[in-house]
Amino acid sequence: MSSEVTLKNIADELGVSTMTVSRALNNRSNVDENTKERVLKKAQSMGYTPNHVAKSLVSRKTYTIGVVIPEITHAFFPEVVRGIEEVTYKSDYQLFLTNADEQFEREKKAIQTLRSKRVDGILISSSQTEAEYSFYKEIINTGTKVVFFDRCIENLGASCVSVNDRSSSYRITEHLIQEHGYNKIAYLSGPQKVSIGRERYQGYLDALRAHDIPVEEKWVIEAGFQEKTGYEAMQKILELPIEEYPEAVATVNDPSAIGAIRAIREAGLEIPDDIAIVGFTDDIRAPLLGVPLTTVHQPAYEVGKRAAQKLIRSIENDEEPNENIEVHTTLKLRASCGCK
Amino acid sequence: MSSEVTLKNIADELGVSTMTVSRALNNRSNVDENTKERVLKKAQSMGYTPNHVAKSLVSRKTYTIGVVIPEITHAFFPEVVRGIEEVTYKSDYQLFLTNADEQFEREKKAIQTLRSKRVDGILISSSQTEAEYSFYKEIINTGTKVVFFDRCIENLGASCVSVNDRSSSYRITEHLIQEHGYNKIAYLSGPQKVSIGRERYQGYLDALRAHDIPVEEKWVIEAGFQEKTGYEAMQKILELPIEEYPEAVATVNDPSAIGAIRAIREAGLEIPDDIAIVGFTDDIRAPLLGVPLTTVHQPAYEVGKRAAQKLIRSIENDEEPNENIEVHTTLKLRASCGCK
DNA sequence: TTGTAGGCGTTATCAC
DNA sequence: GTGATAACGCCTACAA
Repeated sequence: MSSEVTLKNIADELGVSTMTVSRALNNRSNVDENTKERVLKKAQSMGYTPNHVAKSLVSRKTYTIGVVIPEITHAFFPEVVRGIEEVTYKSDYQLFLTNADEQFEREKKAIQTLRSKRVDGILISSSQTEAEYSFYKEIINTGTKVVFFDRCIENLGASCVSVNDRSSSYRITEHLIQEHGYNKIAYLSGPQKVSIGRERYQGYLDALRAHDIPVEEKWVIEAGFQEKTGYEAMQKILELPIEEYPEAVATVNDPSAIGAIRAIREAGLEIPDDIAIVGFTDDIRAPLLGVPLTTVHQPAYEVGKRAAQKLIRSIENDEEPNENIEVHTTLKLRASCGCK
Repeated sequence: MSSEVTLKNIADELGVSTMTVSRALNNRSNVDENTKERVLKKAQSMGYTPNHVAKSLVSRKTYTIGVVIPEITHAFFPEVVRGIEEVTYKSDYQLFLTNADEQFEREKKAIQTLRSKRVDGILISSSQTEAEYSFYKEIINTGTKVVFFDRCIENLGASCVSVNDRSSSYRITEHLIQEHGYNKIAYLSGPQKVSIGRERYQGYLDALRAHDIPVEEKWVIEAGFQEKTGYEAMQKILELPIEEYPEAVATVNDPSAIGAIRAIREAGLEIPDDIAIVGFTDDIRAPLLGVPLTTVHQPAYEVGKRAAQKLIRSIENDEEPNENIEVHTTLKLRASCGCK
């Protein structure tokens, strides 16, 4: 480690006090132009780098934000991070990125560490699968600024930025019913303990109900958010007798749909002729698939941006009210549902 | 902000000294079992969260690593970050993620901030486009631990983890020559000021030279790393008279190839029959394209992992020598080159 | 305009 | 086993 240059070192070299150096370096008004210049020059030549650790200890502010994400390789999240980054960059906040790997225990640990590091606020997309709100409740009550995004937990005294999951899921399901006349529609759901898992599943149910289609238990499989889990869930459906196959499948997200597509293909079936399928996300891969995937486009960048903006506002103004911000999706009609 | 609970608060409540509380909480040996228990209990009930900022000021260690990336949405990098994360998670380091957006000035600013925040080390994939080594040289000489990855800058006293860019580029170009008999091969290069830009271009040249194929200036276009720049570069080639079209195109990376493919399609040409094309990266989209892309698979996760391991070793042991670590690629033969 | 004193929350060190 | 003291690098508040 380099013998660190401190304000005191500079002060000693110049025969002035630490405070004078501090003031000069922070561009305060009450410093002689001449001394200021001498200080700046000396600081430069000595290779001074301010110590934010010490500064933070005094100011009780770190200009640091924690981001907790369930899975960095899911294409949605890098895009969100980019949105967050764009905002924090302009406001001079740094980002602690933590990947919870879909494990709530890991997420909890990460959040504790972030608090120990005294981040000014935390953006969370929850990996929570057990209903355990007390943890969040406690950290929020303790005064930690939190904004949830994508996977929200509401009524906890924190803001939340999400897409209109339920109505989007409703719309894409209804598209299958109205435009294509399907009424045998399966659903590969996400975990019901996660908000988007619940909301999207409800949207599916809403659509069936609105069109008087009964829900068939055998066609609803609770799986995860990943390609692998989608693949496995679809396999289960394909174990049914052929005459009980659904005409179409709606899924909780694109990775899951992509896994399901693989299972359908491996069973020797054609999309959309034998089984149609739709996703949710608009993953970067969706338009490029052999049969391009009909899906719900989530404006990931926008979600990240709005969440970061809200958090910074909450940090910088204690009066900032909590909000549930909804960012709107659009339907991307492509070939996998039978369109085109 | 919550009125923060400190060691002193706990000490006062218990009528002991701050040091006793500190020792108990840090599980030191020389504390009475009984008092230790009382302390732990009290700390728990008061909702104590250790202050790493203060701790870091004393210990001169932050357990924090900075990661500087040129473009988070390029699919290669999230995968690298995941590899880094896997290592740092186990060693209890936190990650500062900064996106330089391919701008060297932004990268410089980010690195300065990271130094001010007293990170223990920095992982850098450089956005540098001007030859300006002095900046890196200075921070390394100052004692900041640095490991470069993917886009390396060598001989600066820092370690480096990269793939065998030059020989990989050689191999994929040679594949076009030997297996498909092409000898009119264009190249969409990256910026020559970036290591991977240079290395991969050299690999292309090596292959032509090895097979006595002259280099045609009109077929070598210096572009960027993005889809957009690949698209534009390809358009330039397609402005040539038809009889001067190349038979195949090699590109600096997959996004660039994907852009080029769009340009080729828009010109009404078929891949690989009219023009064959190969990439470099093995982007998540590569196998899914209408005509799956032949490319070089980069083990991104592995790169991240190795870089993080090397950095942590350098941090924890001053004697750790510098190394240039090469991670090996594999050729992914798909349809875009004419295979299959 | 400049300097001094004290403290931010923690730990190392030395004394009891 | 426990406590007092000083220090980490910086800043606020007040004094000169």
